[in-house]
Amino acid sequence: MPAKAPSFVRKKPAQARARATVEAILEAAAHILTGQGYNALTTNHVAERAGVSIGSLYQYFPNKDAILMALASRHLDDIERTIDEAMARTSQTRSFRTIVRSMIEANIAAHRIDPSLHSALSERLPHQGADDWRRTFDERVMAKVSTILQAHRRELAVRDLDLATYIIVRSVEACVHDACWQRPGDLENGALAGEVSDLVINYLTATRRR
Amino acid sequence: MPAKAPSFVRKKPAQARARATVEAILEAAAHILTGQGYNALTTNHVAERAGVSIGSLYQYFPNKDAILMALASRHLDDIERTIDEAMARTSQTRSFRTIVRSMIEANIAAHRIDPSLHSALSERLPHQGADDWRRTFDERVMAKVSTILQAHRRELAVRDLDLATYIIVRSVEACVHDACWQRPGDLENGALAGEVSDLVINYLTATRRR
Amino acid sequence: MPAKAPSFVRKKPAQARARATVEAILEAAAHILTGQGYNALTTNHVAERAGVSIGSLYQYFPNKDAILMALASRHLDDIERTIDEAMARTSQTRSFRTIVRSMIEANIAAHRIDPSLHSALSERLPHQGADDWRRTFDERVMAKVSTILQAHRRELAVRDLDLATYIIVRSVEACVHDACWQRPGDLENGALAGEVSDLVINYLTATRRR
Amino acid sequence: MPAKAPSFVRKKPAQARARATVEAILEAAAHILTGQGYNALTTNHVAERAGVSIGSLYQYFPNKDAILMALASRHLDDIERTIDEAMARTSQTRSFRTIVRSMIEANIAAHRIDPSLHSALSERLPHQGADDWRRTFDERVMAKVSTILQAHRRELAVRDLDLATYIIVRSVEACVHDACWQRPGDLENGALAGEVSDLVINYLTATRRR
DNA sequence: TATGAATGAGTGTTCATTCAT
DNA sequence: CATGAATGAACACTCATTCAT
Repeated sequence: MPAKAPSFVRKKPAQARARATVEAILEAAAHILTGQGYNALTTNHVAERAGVSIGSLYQYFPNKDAILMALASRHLDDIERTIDEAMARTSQTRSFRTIVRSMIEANIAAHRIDPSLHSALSERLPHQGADDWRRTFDERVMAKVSTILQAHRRELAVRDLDLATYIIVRSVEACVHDACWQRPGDLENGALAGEVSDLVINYLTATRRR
Repeated sequence: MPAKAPSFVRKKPAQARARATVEAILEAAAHILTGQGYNALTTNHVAERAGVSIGSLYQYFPNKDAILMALASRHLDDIERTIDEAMARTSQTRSFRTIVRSMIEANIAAHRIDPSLHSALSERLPHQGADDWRRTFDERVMAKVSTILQAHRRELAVRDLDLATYIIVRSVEACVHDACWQRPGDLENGALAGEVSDLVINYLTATRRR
Repeated sequence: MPAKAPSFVRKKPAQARARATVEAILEAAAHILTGQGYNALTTNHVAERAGVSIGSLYQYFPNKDAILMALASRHLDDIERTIDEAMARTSQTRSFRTIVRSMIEANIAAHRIDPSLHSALSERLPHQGADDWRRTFDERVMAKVSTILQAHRRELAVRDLDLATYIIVRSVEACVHDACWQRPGDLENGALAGEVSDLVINYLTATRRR
Repeated sequence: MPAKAPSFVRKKPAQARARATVEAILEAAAHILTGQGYNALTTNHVAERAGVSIGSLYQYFPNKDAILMALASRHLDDIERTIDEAMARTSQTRSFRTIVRSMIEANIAAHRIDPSLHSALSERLPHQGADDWRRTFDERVMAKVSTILQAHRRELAVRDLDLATYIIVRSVEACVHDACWQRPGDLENGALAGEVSDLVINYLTATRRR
């Protein structure tokens, strides 16, 4: 550490080192998870790649699962920040169509953070343990979407706003997530975003003939 | 189209007793997979629950994976049969709206066969090995849907039919699959089917304003 | 079985069939042992290759080891017969040198019967079980050699005839056996037989200078 | 020439405790191998007898075979050192007869290190895997012998020196090795060494009559 | 606090052998 | 007698976790 390091960012040295260790462990776990898959994610392997002894790993994480949780938590925070930023940029005065489009772009941007990690986590996390983890996240996303729909209530042709929210969140997420692997071209060139926008807009605004 | 003869069975059960053993093993595997998850699906555990020795298990399945494969194969066959039957009932003379609705009902019926097993298999299978198993199934489903859309081409307002097929298949599947757990009520009372129908119909037929 | 089969070679049909089964099992065992090695020699594998059910195999052999024993017994009988024949051809009137040479040729002929089987058996058999199997065979061979040396006692320059017998039997056997794999050329063209003859003759007849 | 750094060790024991563990494992393996034979040499059995957990065993040896390899490597090093020492003691100025005798004594000394282990290893090692292990050792031994014979070329009556080397190495080894079990008395009192010396000397130096 | 040696329950799998049909 | 389904002890090996140093 250079002598002139600004003293005001320095925490207690022990804390700084601890943070670095935790960081290294999470980084190693992410690398292994995306590169070699869940089966290769052993605690010893993670510790080795993090350049840390297995003992140290257990000083910071009570068990293997906790590493996965921390990784997921961090990743979800990244995603949420990305979504918030993307939506903040267009939420104020624009048309409903523009807002929907920006929601979808936000979702795509979120998937671009680390698609491999996202996939790997998606497969392992939601369905293990009781604290249902994914539900919490989904609820937060739906709350955001719901707020927007509420604000544009008069333009919409749906009866059950809650159910509609559920349907568009699920559909957008499914299309974008899957397209990362099955249709990366359409995702990149905007074709998918356009179609999914139509899907959502038409669903929400087209008059029902029944 | 039924799946080809399963090459992953070590030895074709000739006697009735043997067939019962295979059946018991698959049943036990399904039970453990849905009840306790993949981590509890050990060969010894399966054998024990099937009331069969571990040796017998390996007489009929070359390895643990083969059990999962056989389970999946059987389940997919069930699903495909269910879909075909559901769609056969309404495919001839009806309106496009009716056909779409019946597609969705078929999907829901397919998910009703054994939702837990479906979920468990979905999480484990697609992503292991090159023979990409789920892709094959998806392609078959998309081919069916595509055929139907082609037949009603003139009623549709979409440009890229292929991409549109992809989007509605993914969206319908995601909503129905997820609703099994998150919105069983709406799934049961038809609300979800109605909304998803609107989603698909409006997407495919509403004129684009841009 | 054709109607005109000569009735005098026919044993009780059951016995003939049993013999054929035993034969098939031994043949299969030999084939697997030489082709794929001892680790591939499983009872199920043997039964399958013999075209016989595993149950039948156990009707004729009490356990796996017994198959190996029977195989070895048969092979040793073949070897002994080969040696006896080879030596009978030259034992009467010839010179000692000729007799020694014929002993060595007999040994080589014995190794030619089935060198792979011989090797495989050599590695597994001698050292398992108390009935020391190889010792018995060696003693028989040494007795034969001893008889010959006795008959030519006057031509020999050795003191301890018993020890000398031991030394030449071990040396000849070791050179011929090993040469099957390490020096097949010299074995085939007679070079090895010539040198080993010299080894034995010079040892037995050269005057000791000490 | 000592064997190269053993690549078959998973992890170089850094602490004293670790070195003791490796030692205990090898000692246990040797004990079981010589006492109960290869079939009893299971990894769990070795670990138990070494007073070490099975996990520890696998921390230092990647697989069962590696234990055997390490054992063999150590034993061969011992043997080679013994031979070199024994021959160094008499190689300079003595007569050919003395040198031959000392070669044989060296071989006997080598077999005295741990005859049981030597036997057990001899039976399992040569014939597994392509790196033909025993061949390498034999070649080194033959090279040593060949050098000596070359130095005394003028005293010898053999044509093909290479073949002669082969024959005496095989014969001496066979007699000494086998005598460990069949003739321990003659081995101990020097009778065998004397006879084998005569065998070799007479073969190499007696004039051929043909 | 960091290290890494040590642990051992548990995993997938094999194979000699038995026995009901 | 023949069959082959069934058995289960045993095997090589893994990996999350602990704890003496």
